[in-house]
Amino acid sequence: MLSQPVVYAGGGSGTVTPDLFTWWFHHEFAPAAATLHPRGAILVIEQAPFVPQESECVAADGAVRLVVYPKGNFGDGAVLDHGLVVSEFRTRYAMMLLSSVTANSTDHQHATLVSDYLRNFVLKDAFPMLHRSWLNLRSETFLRCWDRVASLTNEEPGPCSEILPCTLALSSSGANAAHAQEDRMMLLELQWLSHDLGLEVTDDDLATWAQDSRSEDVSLESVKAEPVDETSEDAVPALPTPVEAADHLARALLWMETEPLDPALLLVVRDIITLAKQARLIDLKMGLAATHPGATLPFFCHNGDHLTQPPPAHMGIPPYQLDPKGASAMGLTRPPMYPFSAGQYPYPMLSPEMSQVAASWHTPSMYPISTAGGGFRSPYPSSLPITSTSLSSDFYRFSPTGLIPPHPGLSPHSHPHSHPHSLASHPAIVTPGPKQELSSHQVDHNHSYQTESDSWSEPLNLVKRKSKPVAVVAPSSVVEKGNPEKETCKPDSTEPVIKDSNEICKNIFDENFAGGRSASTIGSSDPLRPDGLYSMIHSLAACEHKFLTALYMNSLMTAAAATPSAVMPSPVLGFGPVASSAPIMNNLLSFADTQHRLWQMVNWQQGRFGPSAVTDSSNTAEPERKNNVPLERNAPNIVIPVPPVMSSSPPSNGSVSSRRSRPNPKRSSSMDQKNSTSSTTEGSKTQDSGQTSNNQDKKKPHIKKPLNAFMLYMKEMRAKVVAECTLKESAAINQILGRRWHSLTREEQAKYYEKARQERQLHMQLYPGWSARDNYGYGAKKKKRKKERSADPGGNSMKKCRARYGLDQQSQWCKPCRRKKKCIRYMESNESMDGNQSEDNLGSCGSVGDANTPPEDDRESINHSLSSPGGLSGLSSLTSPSMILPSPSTSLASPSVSLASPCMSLQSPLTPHDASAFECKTPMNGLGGGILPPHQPPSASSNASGGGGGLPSVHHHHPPHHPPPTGPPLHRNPVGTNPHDINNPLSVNQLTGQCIKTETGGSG
DNA sequence: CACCCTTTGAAGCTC
DNA sequence: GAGCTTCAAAGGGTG
Repeated sequence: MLSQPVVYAGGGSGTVTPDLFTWWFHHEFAPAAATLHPRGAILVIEQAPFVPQESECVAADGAVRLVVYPKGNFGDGAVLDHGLVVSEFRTRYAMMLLSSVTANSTDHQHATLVSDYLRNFVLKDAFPMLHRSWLNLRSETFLRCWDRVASLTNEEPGPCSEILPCTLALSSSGANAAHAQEDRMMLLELQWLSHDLGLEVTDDDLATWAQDSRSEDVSLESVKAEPVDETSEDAVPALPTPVEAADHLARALLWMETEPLDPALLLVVRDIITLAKQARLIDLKMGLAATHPGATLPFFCHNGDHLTQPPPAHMGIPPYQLDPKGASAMGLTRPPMYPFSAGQYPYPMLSPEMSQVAASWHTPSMYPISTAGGGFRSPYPSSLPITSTSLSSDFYRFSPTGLIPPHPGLSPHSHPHSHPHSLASHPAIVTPGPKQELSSHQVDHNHSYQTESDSWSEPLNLVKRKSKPVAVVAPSSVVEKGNPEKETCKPDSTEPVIKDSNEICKNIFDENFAGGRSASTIGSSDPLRPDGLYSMIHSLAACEHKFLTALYMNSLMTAAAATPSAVMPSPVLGFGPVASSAPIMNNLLSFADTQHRLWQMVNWQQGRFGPSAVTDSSNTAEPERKNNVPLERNAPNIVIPVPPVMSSSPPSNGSVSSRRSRPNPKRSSSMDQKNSTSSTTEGSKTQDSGQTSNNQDKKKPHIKKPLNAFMLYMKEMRAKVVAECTLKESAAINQILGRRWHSLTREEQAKYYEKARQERQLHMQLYPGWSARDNYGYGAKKKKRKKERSADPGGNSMKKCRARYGLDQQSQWCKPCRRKKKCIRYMESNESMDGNQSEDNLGSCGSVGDANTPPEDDRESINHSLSSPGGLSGLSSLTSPSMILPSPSTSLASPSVSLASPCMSLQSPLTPHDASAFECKTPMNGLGGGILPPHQPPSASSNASGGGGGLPSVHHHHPPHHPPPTGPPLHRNPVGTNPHDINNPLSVNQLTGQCIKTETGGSG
């Protein structure tokens, strides 16, 4: 034994030291030897540097001791040749190795299996195999070594190194018959194992395998280091630095842009490039080692989740958990909207660049924060969040910020002639980049209806008025105001060139605010067109973020300089504590004022020329508009010191209707006014039929909310689902999309959350004074909702899921509670209380059915809740005797029981017990096989409430399990769930079921 | 022809 | 701060 080399995982090598050997002898070997051999044991070892003196290794009162013999010589020139042991050890090891190959392979016919196996065979795999091989050595083999030494010493002195291995392998005559037979059988076994693996092993091969290679020949250098485990971190190939990554991706992007690839891919690459650049900034700013993998992470995630995408708003975890109270104590109190400027992001460890990014991700507000947030209630900051750092990417050649949502362009409904590179564009973010100049044509690409001669140039979020002709107004038309001929812009012929944003701004404000030329000559190809100036504004906004920034910055300065006295903050306006910051507030107010006037300018234009300026005379908000419009009309350079947001904080007076009846001046003076003056003539859902003022109010074109992540996802995927499922009913499509949405990975969803964030940001930039509240009342759901709420008295004392299970057991919550919506159990319990139900039934399926009055919104939620733990608990309650054998009092609820029971046996198709059910919605049969209770008409709840908490009478007359095939006459069933459709192969459920089948089959 | 349905998310409002 | 409501898209269905 020469040495005992040790290969350390971390590299390097070592040998046993005498101290270590001594320790091993006394603590490991001697106790074991004394136990196995009470009479005594001797460890014979060849002289080696690590072997201590024999006297140091004596244990058990001398019963166990060490015997060291000189290297290469034992006694009278004889050698304790352990060749037999080594040969058997090698043989057994080979057998074990081949057996392992056999066990790990399914095909024994190819010899390549062995090489393949050994290719991945590492030392750590060998250790247990070696250990077992050693344990399998026969005791006789050791004795035979001694015997052989004796025979060599007494009979055949001389080198035996060539004989002993062959003795084992070839059953030499030196061994007795029994030993020879055992040796031969062992070798045959090895031979057969080899044969099974396709290896034909001859006796010579066996001899080679078993031959002791003599440990003397094994040098320390020959010890092969353990192959690097590819799965270990040390084996990670050198990661590119952020700079390298950005460069490589930029090159890849160049190629991608020349290929007809999915624009979404371009967006992805751009995002990655941005991340790489941000990571580089972090490296530079924070001094992180760029070579470290973690250094490439652009974001700090305390939970170690290396996000490559901004986390969704509801899934994201702030970089640092800020206790609101603690933050408040630190001076980080944040008003609801925009308490921090970009530089005040309360995560000081982030660089300014990343602060902006992180702020945009993690702040509760939907839009980047600004210093103006202190007293502003507008959802939009009065300062643009765009900075050179946030938008400096050179890779946003086709769109600003690379944050282009893929909607109209990405949509399959986009214009067929759309350039693929302009697909992923918001209509307002067409950007002339170094490689592409902005043209109206491109604008059209991104605004599909602009390509049509019968549509207006409008922001996306304005209701389309398809009947109107295009009025594409290029910025150049503004610049070239002096040329009347050029002011007439022709779509597709205008080649807008943004010469100088300041010039444009100057023109705008000089001529519209400073008493210059009439606004009708500004920016409108047709000054008489009501949409002219608005189109100009839109076109301006659509040009580029930087341009927009310049526009506003210029307006800010212009307004501040022109109207110093008018922008002084007024305590009355709610700027009390902030008003002391005179310079800042001056800028803010002047900026807000400028924005306000900008919109007023638009409104005035439209109010002046728009036909709806007359038609809107009946509008309830008209008096205020009348007060505003003439004011501006008569005083074009009037300065309105009230920022749009100032009027947006009226004292709360309760109902929505009251809010709407008292529209805030901002709204009336801005988009509402514009909207109200926009003519709507025909062919649109939003067409104003001129029936009532309320209808007019609802149907007015208005700035719509930016799409959230799910909406963007739906918009992108709807066509695909429609194509796959041959479905057109949006309700069913949305169900599918909703399930698909949940099946998306976090990364996939994060993509849409990021798009939504960008959408909101863009929306904010386009409509600085807009508030989601402005649209309250445009829809018609409010009445119904309020009605439902009124039917659901709030005196319910039962605990909701949150209170019942707590935050740490949200899995027990019903789905509505998880979605922060109405707790169905709470509602059920309320109903149950009315019906003397026990609390045991709360949340049960039966109670769901018993209540029979879940809001329509929660019907599906009820189904989902059944699949949740809480729902399961509810299901378990179905087995309660009270449910199986309903009491007379509960007999009224028997329909629900009968409805719920089948779901126990048939398993609700909507209950995602399996993957297919996740999307598959099998049709409900006429026996109530679905767990859904009969769909309640909108008036169901009211009926119930009208009956003093009783159940809808319609259910009282239907025996369990046998609902009338035609369904309750009072029911107005949701699309696709109408019992009338049960036997209809084209019903929604049938189709969705088929769809899912196809889908599943396709994916599987 | 207005509204419903259906989904999730964001924002605003109410209490 | 919790809970609720509204709205955003979509297009067929419903009364």
